[in-house]
Amino acid sequence: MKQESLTPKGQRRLEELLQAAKVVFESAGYFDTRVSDIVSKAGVSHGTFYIYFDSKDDILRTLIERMVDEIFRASEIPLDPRLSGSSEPSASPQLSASPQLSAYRQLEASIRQYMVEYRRQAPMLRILEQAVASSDEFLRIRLAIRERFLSRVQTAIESRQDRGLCDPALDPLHTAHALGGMVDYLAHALYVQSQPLDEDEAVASMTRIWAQSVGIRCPVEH
Amino acid sequence: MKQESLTPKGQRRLEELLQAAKVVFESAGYFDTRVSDIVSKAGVSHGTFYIYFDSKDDILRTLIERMVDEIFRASEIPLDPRLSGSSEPSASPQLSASPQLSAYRQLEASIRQYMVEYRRQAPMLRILEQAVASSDEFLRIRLAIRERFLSRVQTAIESRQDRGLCDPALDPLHTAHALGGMVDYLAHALYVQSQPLDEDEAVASMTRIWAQSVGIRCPVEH
Amino acid sequence: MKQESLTPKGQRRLEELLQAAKVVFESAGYFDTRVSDIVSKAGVSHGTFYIYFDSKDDILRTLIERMVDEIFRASEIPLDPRLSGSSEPSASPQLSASPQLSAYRQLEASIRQYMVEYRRQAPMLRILEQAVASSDEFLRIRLAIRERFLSRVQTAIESRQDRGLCDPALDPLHTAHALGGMVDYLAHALYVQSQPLDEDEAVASMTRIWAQSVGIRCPVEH
Amino acid sequence: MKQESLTPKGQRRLEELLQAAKVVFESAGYFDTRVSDIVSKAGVSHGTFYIYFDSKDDILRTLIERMVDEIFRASEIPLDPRLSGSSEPSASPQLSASPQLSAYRQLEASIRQYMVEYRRQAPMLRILEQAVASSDEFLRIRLAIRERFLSRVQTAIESRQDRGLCDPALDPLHTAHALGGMVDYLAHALYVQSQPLDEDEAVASMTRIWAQSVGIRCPVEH
DNA sequence: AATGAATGAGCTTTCATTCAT
DNA sequence: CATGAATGAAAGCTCATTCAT
Repeated sequence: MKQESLTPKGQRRLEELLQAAKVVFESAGYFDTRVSDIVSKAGVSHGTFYIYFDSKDDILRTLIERMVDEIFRASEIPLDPRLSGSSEPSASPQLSASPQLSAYRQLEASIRQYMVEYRRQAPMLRILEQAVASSDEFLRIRLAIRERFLSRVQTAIESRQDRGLCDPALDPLHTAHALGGMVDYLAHALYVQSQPLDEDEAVASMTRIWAQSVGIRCPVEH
Repeated sequence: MKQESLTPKGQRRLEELLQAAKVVFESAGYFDTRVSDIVSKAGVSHGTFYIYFDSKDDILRTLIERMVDEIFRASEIPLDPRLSGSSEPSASPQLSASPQLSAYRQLEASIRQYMVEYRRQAPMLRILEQAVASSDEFLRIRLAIRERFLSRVQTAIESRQDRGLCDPALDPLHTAHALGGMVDYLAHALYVQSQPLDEDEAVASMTRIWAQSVGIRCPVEH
Repeated sequence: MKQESLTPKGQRRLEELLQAAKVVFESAGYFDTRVSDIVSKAGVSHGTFYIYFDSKDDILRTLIERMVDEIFRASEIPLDPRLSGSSEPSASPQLSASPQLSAYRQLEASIRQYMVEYRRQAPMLRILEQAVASSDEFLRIRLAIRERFLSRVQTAIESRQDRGLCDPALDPLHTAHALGGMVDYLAHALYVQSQPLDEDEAVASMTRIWAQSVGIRCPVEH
Repeated sequence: MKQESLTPKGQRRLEELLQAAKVVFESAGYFDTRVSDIVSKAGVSHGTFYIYFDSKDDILRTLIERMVDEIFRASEIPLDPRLSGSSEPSASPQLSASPQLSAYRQLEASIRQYMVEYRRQAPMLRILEQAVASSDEFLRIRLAIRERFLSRVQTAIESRQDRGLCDPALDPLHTAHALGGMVDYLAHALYVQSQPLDEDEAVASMTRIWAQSVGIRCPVEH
């Protein structure tokens, strides 16, 4: 984005351009999106585009930054307290009776949340991936997104090790990359590559794998 | 490739072009590789290029097909269990005495093999990924590579279930994608994205996760 | 300039714009000066610029007209013969006793004055020259400046011929262009092209050449 | 120019483009010349232009280099031996009778030669001047042309001083710039600015001025 | 008197592919 | 088999100027 100080009219134009760009990028893909597609969609002239953005990559960067904000804002919303057994020490009698189960459900909810958010942002994530292939700038953005997710996973594993809940021989860094990568890979397979898999089954399988790896007891199947 | 019937001289030319293209693609990347770079590297004219290949994508497709052949030829070499353990360099009496341990080592060897092969082919896999971003044709190639790997994983899981060695409640399809994806993701992180991870640690972590998920007993740490 | 009748506030704005334009033109050159540079320097909007000036060339024309006024105002200040000699700092009895020497010193003073004024205006003269290359309007301005100088030289030569002080065979028009051009060329070389020459030496050499051509006796060197 | 090795066909194309560019530049001027004007004049496509040249400036540079070669090749052709009294010591009785006259005629011939060559190259010199205004690269070319001429003048003056033929108090550097500049200025005035002056008169006036400055005796007027 | 968003014509340059030789 | 000159569509970007507010 070129300018910070914009009149309300300018603000509107900027949003119109971003909206038009999002639609065009998502339907045409990164490489086949032309500035002229964006401006004709937004109903403005070429020159207008360059008042607000420096280039095609610049408007995409702005869109992606907004997406990243959304992703992380979403991940900061606390999960349903009844499933979150760590910070809220046993609110109800049922839950305190099986803390292990609670941890499992919480893990499942986290994985599902990642999948749901990925699904929601899939169109732009697909564009980001295309852009990565042609510009290091976007590669850095993608790595930053993953890093933020993976370091959280790593911290969680270390915390379990500290509390004696899982094998201290586990390498937190590589395990985090393995488990986090697994989730990222499947989300990508489902929502970007549209592979014929089922979200619920995928979440269930991944939760089971993840739980066993970090010593969370699986609930008994009936 | 345009022609199958080539004179020996033609064969040589074709190989020269493929070799030149490989070098140029790997150093410049898919998008910044120009036909003129390839032909000048090969020391031939533009026209000659089009005698042997239909297009820039055609020569890349040929290179990738060769790489795919190599990958699968490598994976078809049966693993010698006695050689596949890295930390246990020789066949020991215990090995045959504990088939569970042997399964663990064999799993580890398979994962390592995947990593090693990925590492070997990383430069072209990076190009393939870039090409995927701009052409569905290459997307199909990449999916086919993964599919072949994942279906093997799925079959292995089903086989263990049949033999009663692992939980029959496990969904083989999604578990295969999760575990296979995990390996693919980490291989990509290490060798294409050059992330600061350690191959041995990565293999160890993934093997442990994978083993626990499919009911292979882990060797006891001393 | 668009308007003659301006409020005091308008007068100030106009001067601010002219000042900003001068700074921008002189530092960026004619071709790389953008209207947006001028207005942002002056702290006004694009629209305001066009209240005061018709175009980018219009504001430059105004600046150059002011410069031309300055140049000719400076050249109209009569030279005080007693002050015009650089190496002879004071009025001496001989001076009045030898009118030939006086003529030489006066000529020298005139040439020096031209050089000094050129030096003072060099930044804008450089811009004028750039503008000449792209617009006949500015060519006419430059020719007019030279013409005014050269016709004065021509008149001086004719006057000397009338008084029998120099060769009547001399063609006043072409001699004026030759001598005047010589001065103009050297001033340009020194102050626009920044060639490594010395102002005093240049003035001395030109004065000698000019004097000999129009029959002014050179002072004897000791 | 991009390539050195060209087929005869390529050579022809290159010449066609240069010829077309010369015509277009000379009629439209530097700033209003578009690559598309050049290619349509040459009857080739845009792409063809960029096979032979990198840019508009590149083809102009080539044209100017050729002009510079021509100018200096022309100045190396010895003047008519009958007028050249220095290297050919008095070939004919008439000339040996008045060596001073011979020097005057030789000087006149040199000045005329400069004027004639300038006249011949005036259209391109005009373009060069326009290009100078917008690019330092061309400024350097123009300064180099002048430098080559002026240093020759300086050497000639020093030679006369050594032979005791002119005032040793004369500063050769500044005198050379003054006299050479005078010639350059008038040539420019006549042939680039098309001022209403007469070549013969100009040459006569400049020769007289120059001769007097460096101690060459003027022939008596009849 | 001032604003600043909007215009839009127009230019340069790239490069995969073709085809006459 | 080989050459390499030629193509030409297509896209990004600039900036002086206008005009509704």
